[in-house]
Amino acid sequence: MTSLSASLEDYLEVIYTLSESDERVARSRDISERLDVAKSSVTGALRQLSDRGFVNYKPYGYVTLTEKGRKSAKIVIEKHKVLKSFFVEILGVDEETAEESACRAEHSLGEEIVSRFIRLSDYLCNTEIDGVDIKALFYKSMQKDRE
Amino acid sequence: MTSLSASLEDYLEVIYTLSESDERVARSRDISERLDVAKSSVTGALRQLSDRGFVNYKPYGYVTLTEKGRKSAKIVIEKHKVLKSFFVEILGVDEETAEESACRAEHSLGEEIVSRFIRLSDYLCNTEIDGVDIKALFYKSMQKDRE
DNA sequence: AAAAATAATTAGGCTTGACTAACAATATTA
DNA sequence: TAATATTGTTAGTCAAGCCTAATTATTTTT
Repeated sequence: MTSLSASLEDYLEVIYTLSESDERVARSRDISERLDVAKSSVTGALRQLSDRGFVNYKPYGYVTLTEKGRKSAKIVIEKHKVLKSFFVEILGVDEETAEESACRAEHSLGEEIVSRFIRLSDYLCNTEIDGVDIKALFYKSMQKDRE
Repeated sequence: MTSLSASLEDYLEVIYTLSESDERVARSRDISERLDVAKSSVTGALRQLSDRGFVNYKPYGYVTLTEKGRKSAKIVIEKHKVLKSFFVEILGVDEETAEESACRAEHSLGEEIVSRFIRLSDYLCNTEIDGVDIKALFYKSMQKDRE
């Protein structure tokens, strides 16, 4: 059970998101659009994901995630969310940079590290010094440095 | 001036390290050994790095970094160091996981984010509550959760 | 239901980054 | 210095992921 490449994880992520959308189903066309990739590349990726049991896929049919696929997709999406919000909320990075960085880092950091980011984030938001949370204090100290 | 691939950054990193070592020079053999890659792969990578002005390289000669190469290598190595130490010191991850994660994340996080990791780390180590630094308090709170 | 439009697949290529095996250059040592 | 060992390069292959162009399915429209 070798792990997925960054590229295949991206496909899973998009398929999951599309499956949660109004249409409840992911079409090849939409995946191609979201990932800004040729439709033929999607076909190739779907075949791989299907061979490895992450998606249900028959040529010309709709694409759905298997239980295994859904599980993997959820993990990647969770990592993305956590990292992005850490970058924005704690590090004070702008949205766009945070988004791009999260997109890349989500494939290189394991679940353990990501879960510790959550804890740290929670800790910084919930621990107060003189009635102000640490996150805010750190944020201020960064602002100061800018001057 | 397109940016280097993760793989080429790894080569630069190793060349820099070898150049700083006793020998003061990076040989193809050593690079191959450090990266656990075939010697022929090293030749290919060196040609690319040379074409793009990162290393001085003539077949059968020693390899040295150009100013440009040294600069890039330093940045990657700094990122590695910062990330690893954040993972170990702040997040409390074990050495090995931290090392592996840093190796991968160093290629996906930009200088801005990395510099903010430094600041956060400094802040957590230097700000005290009742005479104990925040880092230590966070560390304790994590231990507690384990029980 | 036939024609036109849209969507998906196949076929064939390119690039990156690795590999092995064979060969060439350089170093070492007897 | 000649033989051997080591190191480096070339040549050719492979897999992953992407591409375009051509083809095949499916849907929509008339």
